[in-house]
Amino acid sequence: MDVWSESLLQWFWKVKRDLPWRKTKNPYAIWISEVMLQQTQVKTVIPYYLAFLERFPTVQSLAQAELEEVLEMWRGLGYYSRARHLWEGARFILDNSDGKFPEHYEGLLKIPGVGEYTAGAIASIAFGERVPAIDGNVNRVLARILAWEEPTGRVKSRRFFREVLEDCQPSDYPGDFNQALMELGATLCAPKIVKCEDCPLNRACAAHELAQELAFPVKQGQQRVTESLRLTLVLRKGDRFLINKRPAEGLLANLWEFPGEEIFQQDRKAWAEQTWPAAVAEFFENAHSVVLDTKVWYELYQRVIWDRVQDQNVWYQLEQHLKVKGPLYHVFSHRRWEMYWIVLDCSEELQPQEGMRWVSREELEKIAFPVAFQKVLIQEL
DNA sequence: AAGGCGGGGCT
DNA sequence: AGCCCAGCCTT
Repeated sequence: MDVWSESLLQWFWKVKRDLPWRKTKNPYAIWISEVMLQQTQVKTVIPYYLAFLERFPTVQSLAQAELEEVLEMWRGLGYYSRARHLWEGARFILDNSDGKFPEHYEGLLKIPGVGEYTAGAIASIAFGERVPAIDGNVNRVLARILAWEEPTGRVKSRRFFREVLEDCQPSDYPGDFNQALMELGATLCAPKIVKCEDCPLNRACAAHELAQELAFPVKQGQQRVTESLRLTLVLRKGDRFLINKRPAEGLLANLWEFPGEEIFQQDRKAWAEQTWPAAVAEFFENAHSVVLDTKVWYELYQRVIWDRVQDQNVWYQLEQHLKVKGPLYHVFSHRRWEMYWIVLDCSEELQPQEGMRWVSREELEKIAFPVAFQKVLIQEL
């Protein structure tokens, strides 16, 4: 339970819509409403819910009805297996527990047609059990709050979302908490329209921070291609180039590169404010002012090359004629580099720096030097 | 992991 | 007219 859960609950209690199934704690009625609400909008469900409960007010009455009659009440709602499951479920409850409604998540899960979501909704709303109820709304809200880069249907996403909710679901109002998340997804955090200014979680929301609310949740097969700037230093000393060994993990792990840094477009500004001096940060508002700024390249040089012997020489070269090459684009499966580079002529040998070496063009052909950097090399030969 | 299930809303 | 939405069950 954290401060956000509290804000969320307060918001929910203030704005929640007055819906028929919110007037009851009867697990049977909640069950009917939850099943009807699967893939079906609130507005459509209301008249069906009222008529259904009128005709079948109890588990017993539903279990004893003919399937034909249940289907008739369902006519027009769609997904008719839901109606059949409901009827089978009622019979299941009568057969297995003598008409007593299961009171816990695990028991509810055994009812035909009741999956993780519906079991969680009934358990938390009707019985106050502290279990999540993750439907499409909740998935969308969480994907945005976390700026989650994978489709919500993945096993990994589902496991992680459950962990997150385990941490913040309050034990005193678990049902209202679940409903609050769903209400948020239905009213303020809709698929195509967001009203972040009214959202109680806006300051905790990573997608909002990035101004990328609608980019989440990512869809299957629409794996995010992360756009980034790749700034590269081509240091030459005669016929030799300075190369650097990349980290053992991540993109192009353990391969060689021309030294430089990757700047993610998505969070360019936030990154700049944290990483670079404030005076430079303003230039990150626009990618092209970044790559054309002498100070940016000088900062980059100082960050990447530890040896300070040539600072003056480098600054002189940059100030006299900053010649930025590029853009040159390179596409990986999940990332796209917009590459810019500068060439610096080094008069003096740099102190050997861990992971870096001077190599000739012939040597470059024999080592693991990724295509992206070969493209740069070719332009310089 | 992917497909089928039915309507309604949005473009 | 055609795409998107999305729990549960089945394969």
